[in-house]
Amino acid sequence: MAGFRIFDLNPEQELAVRTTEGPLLILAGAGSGKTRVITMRTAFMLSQGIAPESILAVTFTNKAATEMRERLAGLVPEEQAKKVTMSTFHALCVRILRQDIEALGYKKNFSIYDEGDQMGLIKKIITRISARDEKLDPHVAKNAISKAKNNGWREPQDDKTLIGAVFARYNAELKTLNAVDFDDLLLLTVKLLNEHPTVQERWFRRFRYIMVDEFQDTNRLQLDLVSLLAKPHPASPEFAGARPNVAVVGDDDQSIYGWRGAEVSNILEFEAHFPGPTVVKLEQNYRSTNIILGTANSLIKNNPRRRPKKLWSAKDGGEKVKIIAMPDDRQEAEFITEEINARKTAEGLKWEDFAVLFRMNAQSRQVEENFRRLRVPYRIIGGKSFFDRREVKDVLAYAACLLNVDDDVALLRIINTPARGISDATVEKATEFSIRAKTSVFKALRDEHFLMTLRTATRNAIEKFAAFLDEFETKLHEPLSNQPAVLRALIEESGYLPDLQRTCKTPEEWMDREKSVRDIIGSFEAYEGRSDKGLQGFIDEMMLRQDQEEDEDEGGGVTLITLHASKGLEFPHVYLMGVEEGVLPHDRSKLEGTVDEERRLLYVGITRAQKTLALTWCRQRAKYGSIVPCISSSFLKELDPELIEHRDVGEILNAPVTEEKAAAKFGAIFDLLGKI
DNA sequence: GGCGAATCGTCAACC
DNA sequence: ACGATTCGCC
Repeated sequence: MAGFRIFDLNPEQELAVRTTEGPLLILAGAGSGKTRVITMRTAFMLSQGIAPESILAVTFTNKAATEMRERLAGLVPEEQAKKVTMSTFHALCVRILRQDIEALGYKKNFSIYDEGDQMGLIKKIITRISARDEKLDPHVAKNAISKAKNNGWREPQDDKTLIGAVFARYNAELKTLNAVDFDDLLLLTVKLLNEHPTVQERWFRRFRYIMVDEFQDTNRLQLDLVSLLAKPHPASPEFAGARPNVAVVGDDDQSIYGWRGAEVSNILEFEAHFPGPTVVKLEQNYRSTNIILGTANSLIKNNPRRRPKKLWSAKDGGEKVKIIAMPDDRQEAEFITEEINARKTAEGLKWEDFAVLFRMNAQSRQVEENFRRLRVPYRIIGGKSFFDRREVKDVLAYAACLLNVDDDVALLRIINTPARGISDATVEKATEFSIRAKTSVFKALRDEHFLMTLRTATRNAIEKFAAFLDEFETKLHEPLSNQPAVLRALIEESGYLPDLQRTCKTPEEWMDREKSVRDIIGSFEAYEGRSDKGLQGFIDEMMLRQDQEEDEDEGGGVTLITLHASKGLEFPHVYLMGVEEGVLPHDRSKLEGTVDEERRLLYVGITRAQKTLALTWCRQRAKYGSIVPCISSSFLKELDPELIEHRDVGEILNAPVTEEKAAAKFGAIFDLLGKI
């Protein structure tokens, strides 16, 4: 590795790369080459002889982690790149907990509950314990629980209130089920490292060099976790006085996760947590034209409480930013998709050069439909579409049952899917019994006392089902078992597929759903090829990957993405839709007093664009099925008018067809013909 | 105990 | 406008 050289870095970037020891704070403006600095720094550390196993890079999204891993693979031998740990906070926690959670009284095969599972459990608890006239919105309860956990509380403040009682009960039941929710992943890891010095010391020794990306988005627990991993245990003489090797990268202007508990103070007061850091400011933007950057700057300067910075770009010229008024959301989607289709040909671009950004996932639907109609390839990032599908959840629930029979949520999902003679009434009885006996539903199904209360037919059905699960559980855990084959056989023999087919209304729907069942087993096979963590590891990855799962066309296509998920990415040509009062800033942000964060969100969107940027808004929009009038976002008034060009599509549609437009249309047709 | 039809509530963002 | 839930009927 002696041959590694640092190339093409500006002096600030180089300082960041070369500072490997002690705390390091990198204030990286949008597009300032942050990912490049992180990967280069990692490569540099390796060239200095630092062991790859001792390097940990934490990001927020799987996407960012993957990109970083790929970029590093381009700089150093694959052997080394593979040994560096690059993961999201949550994935890191799963890894730590899978190894050491027994110290907290859980079993290692704990299940991870996503928001859907969480909601199901909360709803059940609310109906179970609330008095008949008391009403508690499960959403409210869920948010309160999440907030409490993120603040590091473990016990309810008082369980006299209904919400406190629900919280206490929820936590108790999760533990009985040997399950943890997303917030627990962080909370329990922090608890584990805090309360068990030997465990802490092992992980501290393991990761001697830590990097955290998007540090402005860390919450209190995440900061605690970083501190616990980076700082030696006070009772450890060996490392007494050692400075933590912690490098954090972030930009307060891109802090957009306040709603998730992110505390900008973590980055603004970094010095308080890690004294005496080297501070590096990256202010040269390599991504966008000065027009786009100027537009972004004119917006963000309206925010109070920022770290002063002066972002600049060497890229002059380029097109003005377009603000386009649309009659309604339907035509907005049509306009964007057709213009992308036309520009691809007219300007000789690739589909991957374009991205459509939006505030809410729901906005993507009409765009998708139009792209499908035009046969334009696209990929949706985020949006839980794949993972949210009934059949995917069902298959994963079957798998989860094999791994943890006490996982009630998974068990109840599939206990009578397909119908196998275990009715809702029976399930209800089993659940009641399990609560009284403080055990899981599966154990209740195996309990003699419980079975005696049932009719023979029901009892037989239960015994058959339990034996069925046992059989596959045994097969799964046999040494050298082919786990994907076991999963396939489980689904096959459960009779799930014919039942799924029966519930499909059209042959297309059946083909589609059957394909996603095949896809998920296929991804497990692929996973087995690259990992040795088996079904457990695969399920973990699926649970933590609400994002992506790209559709088969690996070529990519136009990117459809939420503003939140777009952070860290860049595209030559960006369309940002729905820039209306009520959408961006979102209505709720006004009630909550978080309009500044919405402004940062728009700032993030604008700074994704390299060459051209169009912002669209609609005069009316369909909401909940009915049409409501809209006005343009107040943020648009803050943008520097010198850099903006206004258009109104109402006028364009009525205007005669220009030669250029006709040419573009022809171009699109030729393009289509060329494909056939 | 299972199934289809009406009705209800939802659309803020992520791991 | 859509998907989940509930209700009523077989």
